[in-house]
Amino acid sequence: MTRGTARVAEVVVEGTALFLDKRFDYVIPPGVDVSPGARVVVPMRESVRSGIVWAVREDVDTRGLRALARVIDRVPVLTPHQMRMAEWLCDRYAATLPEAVSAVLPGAFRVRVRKVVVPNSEGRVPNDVKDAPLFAFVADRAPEWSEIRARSRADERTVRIWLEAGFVREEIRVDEAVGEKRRAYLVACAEADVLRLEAERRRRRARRQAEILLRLAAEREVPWDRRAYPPASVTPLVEAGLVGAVERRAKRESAPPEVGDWPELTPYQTSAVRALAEMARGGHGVALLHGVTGSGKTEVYMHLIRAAVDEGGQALVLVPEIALTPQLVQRFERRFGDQIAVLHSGLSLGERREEWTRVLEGEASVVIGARSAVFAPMHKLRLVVIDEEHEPSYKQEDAPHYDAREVAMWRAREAGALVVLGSATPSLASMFRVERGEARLVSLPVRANRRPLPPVDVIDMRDELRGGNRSIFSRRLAAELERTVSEGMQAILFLNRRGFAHAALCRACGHSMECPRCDIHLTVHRRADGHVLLCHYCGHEEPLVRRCPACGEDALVPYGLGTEQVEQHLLRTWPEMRVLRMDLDTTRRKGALESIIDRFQRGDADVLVGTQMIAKGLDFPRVRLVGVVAADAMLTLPDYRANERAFQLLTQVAGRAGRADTDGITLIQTYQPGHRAIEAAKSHDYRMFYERERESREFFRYPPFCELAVFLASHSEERLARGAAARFERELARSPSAASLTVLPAGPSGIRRIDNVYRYQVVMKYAAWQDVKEDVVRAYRLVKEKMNRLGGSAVLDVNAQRIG
DNA sequence: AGCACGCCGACT
DNA sequence: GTCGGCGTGCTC
Repeated sequence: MTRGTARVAEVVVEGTALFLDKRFDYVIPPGVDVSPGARVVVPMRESVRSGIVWAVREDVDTRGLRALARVIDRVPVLTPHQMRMAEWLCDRYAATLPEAVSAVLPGAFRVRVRKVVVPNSEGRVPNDVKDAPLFAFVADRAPEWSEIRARSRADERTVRIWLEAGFVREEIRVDEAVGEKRRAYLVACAEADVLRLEAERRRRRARRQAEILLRLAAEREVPWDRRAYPPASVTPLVEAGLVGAVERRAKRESAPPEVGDWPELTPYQTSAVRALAEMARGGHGVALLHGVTGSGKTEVYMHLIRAAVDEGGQALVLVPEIALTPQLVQRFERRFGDQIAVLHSGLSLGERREEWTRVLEGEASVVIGARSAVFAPMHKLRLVVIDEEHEPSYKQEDAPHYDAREVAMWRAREAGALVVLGSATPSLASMFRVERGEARLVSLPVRANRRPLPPVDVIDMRDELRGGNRSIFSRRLAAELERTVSEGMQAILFLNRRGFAHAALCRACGHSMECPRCDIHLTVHRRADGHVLLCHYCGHEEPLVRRCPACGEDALVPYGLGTEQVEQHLLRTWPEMRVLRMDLDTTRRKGALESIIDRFQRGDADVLVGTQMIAKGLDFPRVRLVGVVAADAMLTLPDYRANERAFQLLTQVAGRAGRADTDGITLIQTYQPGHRAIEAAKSHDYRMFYERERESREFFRYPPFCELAVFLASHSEERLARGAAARFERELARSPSAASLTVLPAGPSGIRRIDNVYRYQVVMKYAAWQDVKEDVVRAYRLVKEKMNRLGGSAVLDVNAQRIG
């Protein structure tokens, strides 16, 4: 080894294994330029992997270090801020560094790297080698070593000998998930009057050249269409130094915004904007914007965004599931035009990379997107809006298990930006923040149309049964439906359960049809040719027959309502009614959701039947009636947040009624009319609901009075999954943190088996993650390592939003 | 994850 | 004596 110092890159290497949770050191070859945040290819044992340079340092002693194999990016794809964000994810959610990187960097930037063997064009290859079938294989397949080994061990040995002899060589192949869209441009290299003068001189003998010069005199830069401007005309201009031809990322060509569409604010909106704008001027802060449904929160957001952008800042708007809110995106696009970047799962990889790059390069100043958009590469973040902040979709259910609300608050603190949490039904967590003085409450207590919230009436379905009505619609709901439709208005029927029926039950013996691979009953779905039983967890499907497999009686019947059945009942009772259904099954196809929303908005249907996706921020001005067909389905969830969820859903869905200049009404059908979530929704009393729910959470010590973490071990052998959970529990019990932790006994998860994999969990309660994380993570990694070897898996969900 | 190392039981 | 089982350690 030579003396002196060398530059060393600390690289986070891609992969899911636990051992990769650190930085690996590689020598940067002399003359190679690379900076933190850039993607590189590194050798690892026999193979190559991609990675991100995390830091660069000078080192005297580089013995034992290998060198970078290749640099992929000249310009880093991660900003320093994003890299700190990734480190914070590791700390907060027990993620590994590569996991955190994969969350922060979109899949569109992922590369596949491999080492292949190719013939060596430099070397002289003997004829007997050239003629060997193995050599032909190498020549036309450019195989990886594993492919050669798959032929035979002997072939691998042979090729290694060829490598030594220089007949073949190794080559690194880098395949981008998607290439950057590049395009050629012609740019002016002289002042406009010079160009016009030169054009005049060429007007006769070179008309094409003159044309190009005049266009560039006016526009300075144009996309180079080679058919309109052939190289024969361009080249002389380039050589004359008048025009430059460059190739770079294609700029999106989009229509400018239809500005001026800023409706007048109501007094409440005005004072909310004023209060929030003032907070924003003070730098970092957190505000909770509690606005009743239809109060015009979006309008408040847009004024704040405009203020942030006018001051040269950037704004980030998070929405629960952007695919469900095309209306909202359109509204933003109309106001902000191509300053907007939209990020969501419906985009192709190429589109996503394009949008991301526009943000990174500062071309877009407003980013709107779902959960993962919280990692967008903004440099001048001034404002973060989290719309419908109570929605559970902000929590990522798989590794790295982050909560976009928490990430947003961390980012905003770093950047000195304001966070606005908006909701008609704030989460207990956010309301509790207000209580502790960590957030400021701003309210919009009335609707923007100045009309009252729609009255909510609760219908006791037991009375209907006693009164001899066996239909799924109460007499009241039936009457209101008829009236609504006959008056040319629209109705929404809500039921939080897709499919035809919840289960198939035997009327003779009570047997319920179960999935053969999961511990869950099968759901009945309608098909063109009858009913089928479907598992919502593993996809198992079987025909629904009459004969009960347990007792042999012909007594199997669908039991418990689903949206398909509501649709069928509607059509049977009122054949002339035009009905649309919106649930996971009717919106799976790309564009189907937008189409249903459009059709309902245009008035192509009288009734919209749907699951919770109809409750999210949709604005249908002609909806007079909202009917909750069966509220009971959501009251009985086995989760400590069931009440909160039920109240939120009922309030949100009720809020779809009477949004324009008509009075609305909401009817809730239930067998438990006295339930507190229903009573609170009926009286539009968020405060009462909050106080009561807060009290029971405090009494039973649930969030926000503690935090939860869930360890989950999965294995196809039940004893191994159970054993792993038990081991984790024991490790915690004898750890120093035991006193700060409440560990609930290990046991089967809510669904003990999914797709023949058994799942056992351990739930932990604690006051502060910082105090317990070291021991919890140590126990977790210990058991996870073991589980991985045994062919199972283990995950840890920190700050879990649900248990089971 | 994927591979090499190494230490015990059934066999040519 | 050897072949091969899978527990353990390592990857810059």
